[in-house]
Amino acid sequence: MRAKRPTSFDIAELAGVSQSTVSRALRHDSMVSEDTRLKVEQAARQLNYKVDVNARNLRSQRTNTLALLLYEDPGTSESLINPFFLSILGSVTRASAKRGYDLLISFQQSSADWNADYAASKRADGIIFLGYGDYTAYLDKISSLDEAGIEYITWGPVIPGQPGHFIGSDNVQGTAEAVSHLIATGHRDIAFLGDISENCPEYRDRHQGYLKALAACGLSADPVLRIDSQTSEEAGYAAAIRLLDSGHRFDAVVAACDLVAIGALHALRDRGVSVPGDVSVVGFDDIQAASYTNPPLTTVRQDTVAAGELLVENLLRLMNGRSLEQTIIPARLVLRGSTRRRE
Amino acid sequence: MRAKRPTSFDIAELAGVSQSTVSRALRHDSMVSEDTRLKVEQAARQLNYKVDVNARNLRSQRTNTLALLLYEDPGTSESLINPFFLSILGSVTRASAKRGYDLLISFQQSSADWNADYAASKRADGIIFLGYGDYTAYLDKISSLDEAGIEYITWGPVIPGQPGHFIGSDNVQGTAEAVSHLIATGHRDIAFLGDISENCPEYRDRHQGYLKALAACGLSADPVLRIDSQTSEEAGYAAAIRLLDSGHRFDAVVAACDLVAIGALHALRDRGVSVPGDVSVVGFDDIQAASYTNPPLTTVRQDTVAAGELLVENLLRLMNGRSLEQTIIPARLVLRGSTRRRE
DNA sequence: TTGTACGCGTTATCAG
DNA sequence: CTGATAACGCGTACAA
Repeated sequence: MRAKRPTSFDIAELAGVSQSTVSRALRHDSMVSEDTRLKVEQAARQLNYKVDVNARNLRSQRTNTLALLLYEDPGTSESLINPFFLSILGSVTRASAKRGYDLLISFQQSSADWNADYAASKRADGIIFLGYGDYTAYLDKISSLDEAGIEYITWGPVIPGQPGHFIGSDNVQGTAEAVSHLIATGHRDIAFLGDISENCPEYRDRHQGYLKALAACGLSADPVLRIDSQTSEEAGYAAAIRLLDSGHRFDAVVAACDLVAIGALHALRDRGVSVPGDVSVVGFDDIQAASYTNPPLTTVRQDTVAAGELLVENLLRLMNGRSLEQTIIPARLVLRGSTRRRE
Repeated sequence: MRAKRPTSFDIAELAGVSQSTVSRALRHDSMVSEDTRLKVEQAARQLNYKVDVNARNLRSQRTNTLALLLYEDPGTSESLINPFFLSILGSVTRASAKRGYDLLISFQQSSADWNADYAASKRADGIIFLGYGDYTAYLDKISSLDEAGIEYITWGPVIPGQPGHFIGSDNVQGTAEAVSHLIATGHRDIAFLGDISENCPEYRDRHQGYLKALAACGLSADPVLRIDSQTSEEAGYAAAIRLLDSGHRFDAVVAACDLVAIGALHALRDRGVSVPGDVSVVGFDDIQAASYTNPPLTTVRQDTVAAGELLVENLLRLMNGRSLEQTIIPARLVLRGSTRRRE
């Protein structure tokens, strides 16, 4: 037998004013005398009143809520989420809370999900896509959002002329920096592990950075040193094994992301190849585990705190009708034990 | 200039039926002829209609949403979240999506937050607390929830006679198993690193498991081998240093959680103590990084997938008015390289 | 500055 | 099985 939730009418009665006055007083912005405001607040406290957000949202046509949609690669194992995304998720949560927005989250298996049309069903005022999964599905999604006048922003590759608003790390520069460093420290046969198809534009950018750094030093990329790999430790392991089995010489491995790099690390060890003795290994992301591998992984760090802040900040800017500049977050090479100078 | 969102009236007109019929047809549960249902669905698709959840929630007085509140230790650094919690978070997200519930998340700095009264303001039908922060604040919180008739469930120590509904790992058994193993493999002077005050009942339980296992073998715990530590790598590092500086002999370290264990691992290495050569180290949680430390960390694994499933499952059970049995998830010792037999 | 009256888009109730 | 009608609780013109 629980008490009925108090409504604004209840507190209006208690405070001896009209319901509309209660509403105004509580929102703290409209014209209402200091005196009645205090009376209302007192009554509200007394009855432990909380506005019903559903009624408020229905009336005001906004929700004060952002949705964070995580699209996972189809290749990802069901149970595990790329820790890099979890890290951004944490940062986005903090950033939106700081600005007074609630955050709704959902992990979507790449296929479009009718249920989860967060904005269309007015669950959220804006959407943050963490990765966009299949590109064509993404295009569908955003065109329907555009029609509905819903704001959204996507974490991913920042490519000129892309539809939608993107924020992402400077994948080209990051990997280029890593590869330049490898070249400067005497490496010549540098392999690249990762999927560079249209499905993974970020990895494709990283590969471009790799090519660019090689070209800048007058080196050319040997295509046999480029091995496909999905985004998981197991896939990275398998890719490194394939590289080893190909029999081609290499003195460094650049992975599209840390999970792949860690898998490669294990494969090399299992095959008796010393890291960094025989081969240097570089990752991308700087997930927590990267500091703990043996040897610790040299990698390109993505700034997840900045990522969360910028995603939320810029989404709100869009929601306020303002325009967005291209935003690219610099990525920074972090040197650890998995790389060393070659003679 | 964006088109107006279609309402159920619009689709009623298009389908040539009444608005109430539309509502019924779309909800798929009430009595409505196959024939009109198809007409309605067709019209809905054509206009790209989505129900307005705010209107729906206001009318039906339920939100189909769960809230996940993460209370962080005050000691936690601002930017970093314990990866173990992120792991549960991922699992809860999946579990609630599977059951058709949206998930609202929020990280709260221990202090009570007026704004974030998720259930009271009808943002969510039920609440999952991930850790409960300060215990007295927790008691306040739940008593107000009880009054309001809102269901909630808490991840934490499962202690008989506790107010509220808890789900958690078997902390006593888990650590006891680890310590028994240490004893069976020849360890005698086993240190415990962690805060066992009222603030951390889970760590306190783990410490109980430690004492229990020692007692079962007729050993007594030397209080000088119990060192306080907050929940972070840095704190674990500092705690291990203090232990070393105390000059007391020890051949194993049991940490209250993996972060602390990893910190201890680093401290020992920095001081030239070999792990597992001189000292064995055991953690608790099995976060991803634990597999990658050097040496890999022996630890007690908490099953985060089961945790997420059980939290959601049992919360829904409560929401359906059913009762709950105590639920404790077994924790399992995972042997890795940071422990070894002593002669 | 305050009160009145109405509508936001559904779901629930009650007839037919 | 279907249609009319009344809420759900709040925000906001408009009038006082």
